[in-house]
Amino acid sequence: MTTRNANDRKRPATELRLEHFIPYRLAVLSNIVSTSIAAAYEREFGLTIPQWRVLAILARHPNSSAIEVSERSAMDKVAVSRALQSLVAAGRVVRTLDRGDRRRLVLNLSPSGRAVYMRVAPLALRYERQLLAALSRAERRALDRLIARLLERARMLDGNGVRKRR
Amino acid sequence: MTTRNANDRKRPATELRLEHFIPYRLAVLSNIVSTSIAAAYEREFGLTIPQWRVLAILARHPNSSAIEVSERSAMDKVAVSRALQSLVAAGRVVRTLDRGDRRRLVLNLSPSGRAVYMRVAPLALRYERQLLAALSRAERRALDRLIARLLERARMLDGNGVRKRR
DNA sequence: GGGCAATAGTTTCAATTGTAACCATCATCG
DNA sequence: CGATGATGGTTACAATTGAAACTATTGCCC
Repeated sequence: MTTRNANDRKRPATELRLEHFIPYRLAVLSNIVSTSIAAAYEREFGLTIPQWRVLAILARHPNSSAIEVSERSAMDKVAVSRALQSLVAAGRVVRTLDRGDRRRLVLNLSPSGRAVYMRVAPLALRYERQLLAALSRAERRALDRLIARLLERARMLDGNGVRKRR
Repeated sequence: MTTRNANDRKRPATELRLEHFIPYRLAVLSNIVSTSIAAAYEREFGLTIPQWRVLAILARHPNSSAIEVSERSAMDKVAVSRALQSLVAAGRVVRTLDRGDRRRLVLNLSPSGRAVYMRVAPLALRYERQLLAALSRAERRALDRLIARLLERARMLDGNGVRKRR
C-alpha cells in the first residue's frame, strides 16, 4: 500500500546532501591539507605555498622562465611574478636577463634557495607520507589513478566552454 | 658493480616532483572543479559557492542558526554571515529572531529560496555525474571511501597541533 | 625597414577572504 | 541580584587573490 504523493515523483533530481557531494568534499579535503601544510612552511621557513611551488619547480627545472614555471605549477603568471618578487628579495632565486630574448628572465635557485629547498622537501614528503599512511599500498595506487582520471575529466568539462586565462 | 656516489646516499629524502605530490594534485583538482561549478552557479543564478552551500544546508536543515550552518558547511561563521546577508537581501532566506534566546537567528529558505534551490541542485548533481562518469561504479565507491579516510586523517594531522578557529 | 600582432612580465585596482575586535545576550556562580 | 565568562553574530581592517591594463621586447609580413 505504498501511495506516492506529488513530492515523491521528482525527488531523485534534488537528492543532494552536501556531505556526500564530491566537489564539496574535495574542496574541504584539499583545504584542510593545504592550510595544514602552509602553516608548517610558514612556521619553519617563512614560505607561502606559491613560493614553495616555485622553489619546487626551479629545483627540478633550472633555467625556466616565469611562464614556464606558471605552466608547470598551475598558477597564473601574476601569482608567479609575486612569488618571485619575494624569493628574489630573500635571495632564494636569481633572475638573469636572457641575452637573445630580452623579454625573458632566466630563473634559478641560488645556493641559499637550494639549501632551503633541500630542507623543505623532506618536510613536504613527510606530511604526504603521514597523510597516506591511512591507506594500504593498493589504495594509494588507486588514489593516484582516481585523481589522474578526475583531473583529466574536470579539465575536459571545464575546457568545453571558454578557454582559460593564463 | 654498483658504486654509489655521495649524491645517491641521501637522494630519497628529496625525491619530490610537484606533479606527483598528492597535496598539490588535490589542490589543482579541487580548484578546477570548484571554479568550474562556481562559474555555472554564477552564470545561471548569480550565486557564489558560499551562498549555494548555505542554501543547500538550509534546504536539508530548516530552522538552523548561523553557527549550525557554519558547522555543517565547513565555512567559518564570518563567511556564513556574509553569504546570508546577500541571500536575505535577495529574499532567498528569512531570518527570524529566536524568542527564548535572542542572540540566535532562526534561518529558513523563503519560497523563492526553495525555488532557486530546486533548480540549482539538479545542476550540481548533473556536474557531479559528469565528473564521475569517468569512473566505474566500483571506482566511485573506492573514491568515496578514500576521500573519507583522507579527510579523517587530514583532520587528525591538523588537529594535533592547535585547535582551529570557528 | 615600418607597422602590428603576439609574448614576457609587472603594476594596478577591485573583489574576496581571514583575523581580530566588537556588541548583544545569555548562563553561571558568588 | 550583579559581575564574569561564554556564545551568537556582525563589523572593521589587513592580507590575498584575480582581472585587466600596461611596458617592453620580439617576430612577422608587406
